[in-house]
Amino acid sequence: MTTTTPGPSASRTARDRARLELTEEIKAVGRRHLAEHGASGLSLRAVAREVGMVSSAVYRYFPSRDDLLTALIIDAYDAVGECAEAADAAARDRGVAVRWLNVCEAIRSWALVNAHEYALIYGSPVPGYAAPEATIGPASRVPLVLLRLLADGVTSGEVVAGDTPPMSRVVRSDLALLRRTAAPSVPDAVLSRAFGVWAQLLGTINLEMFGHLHNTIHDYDAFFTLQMRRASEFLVQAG
Amino acid sequence: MTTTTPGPSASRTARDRARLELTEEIKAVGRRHLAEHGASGLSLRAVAREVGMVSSAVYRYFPSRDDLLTALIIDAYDAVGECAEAADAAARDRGVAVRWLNVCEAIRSWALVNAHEYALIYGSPVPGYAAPEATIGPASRVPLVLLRLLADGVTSGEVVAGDTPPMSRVVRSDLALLRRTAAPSVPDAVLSRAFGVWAQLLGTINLEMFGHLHNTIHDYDAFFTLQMRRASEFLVQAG
DNA sequence: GGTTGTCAAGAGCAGTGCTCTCGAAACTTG
DNA sequence: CAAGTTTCGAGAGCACTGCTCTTGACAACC
Repeated sequence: MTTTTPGPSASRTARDRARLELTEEIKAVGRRHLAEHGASGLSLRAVAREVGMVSSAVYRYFPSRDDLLTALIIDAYDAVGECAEAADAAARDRGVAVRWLNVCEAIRSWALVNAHEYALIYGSPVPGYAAPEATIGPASRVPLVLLRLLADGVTSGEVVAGDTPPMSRVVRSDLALLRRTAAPSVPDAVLSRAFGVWAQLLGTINLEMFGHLHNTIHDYDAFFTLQMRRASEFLVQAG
Repeated sequence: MTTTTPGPSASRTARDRARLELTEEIKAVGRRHLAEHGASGLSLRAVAREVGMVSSAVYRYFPSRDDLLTALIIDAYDAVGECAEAADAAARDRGVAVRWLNVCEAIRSWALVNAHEYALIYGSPVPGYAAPEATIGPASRVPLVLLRLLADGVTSGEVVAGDTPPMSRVVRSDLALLRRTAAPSVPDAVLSRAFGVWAQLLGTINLEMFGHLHNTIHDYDAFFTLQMRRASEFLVQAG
């Protein structure tokens, strides 16, 4: 078999294939450990044990524990991003407010199922950890859904600009850059509201998931929907 | 000296005093280590080394590392709570919106200075950690500031109820309990908005502190003020 | 004075991230 | 095909962690 490989075309040698497979297996086991014991409970030695090799061998694939964690963080961003994109697409023919509400519910559902991965990307970062460049792409997927949605709403006339609050020159240029990059013709007032709604989404999920609503709110589902419905109405129409 | 102690009235013996002092010293060193290396970098052994005793001796004062962490968490809640109360008191003669804006700015400032402690209480909880009963009191101080402020605004007529959004029976009873406990005569519509504003405050600080605005927002101060100003206007007047 | 309770210290266990070396296997090149 | 090179897994080892148990000394009480 290996003697008749089609040459250096597809992932080259058997060794390269084995390397890719093992990298994936390590990541898979790591993801399971992460889901079960949390980020700080992710032990390279334990993962190695389960994969069936000695700990030092894992370092051939991930140069440090943090690098394994980074790979899992990227996967998590991609998972929640794909989730948000799917939720938006599923309601593409509805109004902007409904689409955003759908995205909110999808993100929360994902967070509830993958609690530790959510905490990993939207909770406090691990202590000495600085997010490498490779994460910013996947991390942008969810915000991009929101921006695309707003751009649609502006062209369709669904989103009302309303009064533009006074803002500093620097903030105005930040918003201008954002508009140029990802949200053509979305006015500053709407972009500013979008940040508020985005912060409120993450804040509400955090309140629930990190226990700050304990003994206060009991019907989490209804509470979240209530909050996000108000927020998405606020998003499309200035108060 | 110790022979003429006034008897078993004030903290009894010299040993008890030494115990209290050492407990405080351990906590102080722990707080410094926490601020410097983060929660997961809080090493009981390192703290012991710096206090000048062997690690096992520390266990006489805190039965486990998590117990030391709990003590620090309570202190952090108290610190930010006191900070919020002071900010509210400093603007007591201003309007409700200004008072809340003041509280928001104060909490953010505290978070920027005490980043790791903020992450400890408002970021993702440490993995296996379940907040013990003793934390719920101090944790309530900031929300109580918001609720008291709203109660003031309702009696003074500053806060407009607006339309009450439809909500489930359970959520209504949650809000009723909250009203009975800490915010007399604040209507459901206002309480519901308060959760939104509270979530938005924490969400905005989290976005900034956990790096999600990197390369997007550059003037963090102005951005935060912009967002919170809108939020506090929204709080007092229904959209 | 003798008893009792408290305390710091030390040794030790099981676990961690990470580094280094070594031999064997797989691949590349002459 | 054979020699040389790269890659890989295994093992030992270092410095560290949280935590437990035992030992000996000191202070507090009867």
